[in-house]
Amino acid sequence: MQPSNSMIPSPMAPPPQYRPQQWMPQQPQQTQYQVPPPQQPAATAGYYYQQPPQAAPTQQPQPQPQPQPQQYGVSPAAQAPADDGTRSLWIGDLQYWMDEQYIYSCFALTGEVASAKVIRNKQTGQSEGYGFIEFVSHAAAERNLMTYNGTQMPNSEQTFRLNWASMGAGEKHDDTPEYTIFVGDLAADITDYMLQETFRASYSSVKGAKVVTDKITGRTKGYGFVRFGDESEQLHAMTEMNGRYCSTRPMRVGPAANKQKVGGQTKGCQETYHIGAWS
DNA sequence: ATTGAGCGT
Repeated sequence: MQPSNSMIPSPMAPPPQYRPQQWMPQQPQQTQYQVPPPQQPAATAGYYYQQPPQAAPTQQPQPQPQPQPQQYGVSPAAQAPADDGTRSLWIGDLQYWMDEQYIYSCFALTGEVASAKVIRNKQTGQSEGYGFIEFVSHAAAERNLMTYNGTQMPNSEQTFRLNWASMGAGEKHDDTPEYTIFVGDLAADITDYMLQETFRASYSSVKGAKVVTDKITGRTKGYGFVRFGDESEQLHAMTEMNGRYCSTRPMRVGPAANKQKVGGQTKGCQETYHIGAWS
């Protein structure tokens, strides 16, 4: 569903430097931007990959039969984000013009990115708004996560939203209940990670946090959610953290009008109003 | 200003 009959100018037009059609193949087969292997065998760790040519013409990267990197599923019990062996980061809040090469170029300066991939709709070929970045090592991935998360994306007004890739199976076991709180009055610079760490400093059962952003502009809406594994910590946080500062502003903390995951627990489901009317 | 919805071949 799209507001097709409106003549709104695109709020964030792709900058002229990045015109996806220039290098995007017509057929959405090749979805992964694979790094060409370095000329000389990597003698030591920390070698540099060559940055792809700036204005790659209509030439598309040729897939090379490379040995698949070994990645095994993480333990289901391990909910910790930094499980060793994981070299992939999840990246969200992508705009449609942000393709593999763009994402790759964002991290190429570190010389530690191995590949970048944007998830696309199989039929339409359009970006689903997220992707994956594989790095040369877990440490490299962690370094880039810490360095870039929340910072400005090149040629964009928005900031990087990065997280550990969950690697498909394993992490979707929902027999562990979650207790979520609402956090409002967030400053504009607060990322998921900052919000999470702000609460984790006092509550060890914090599972994660998410700052809600506008899908179109990528800008924060000034509120978010923090998930707890322990109900008493959730309750404590609601009173103790209310008014506490995160970054430059005091937070407003309250109960989340949540759609809880199916788990047999209390279903406090309320009517969900479609937020489509910003008048 | 204020109650989302993100994990692939």
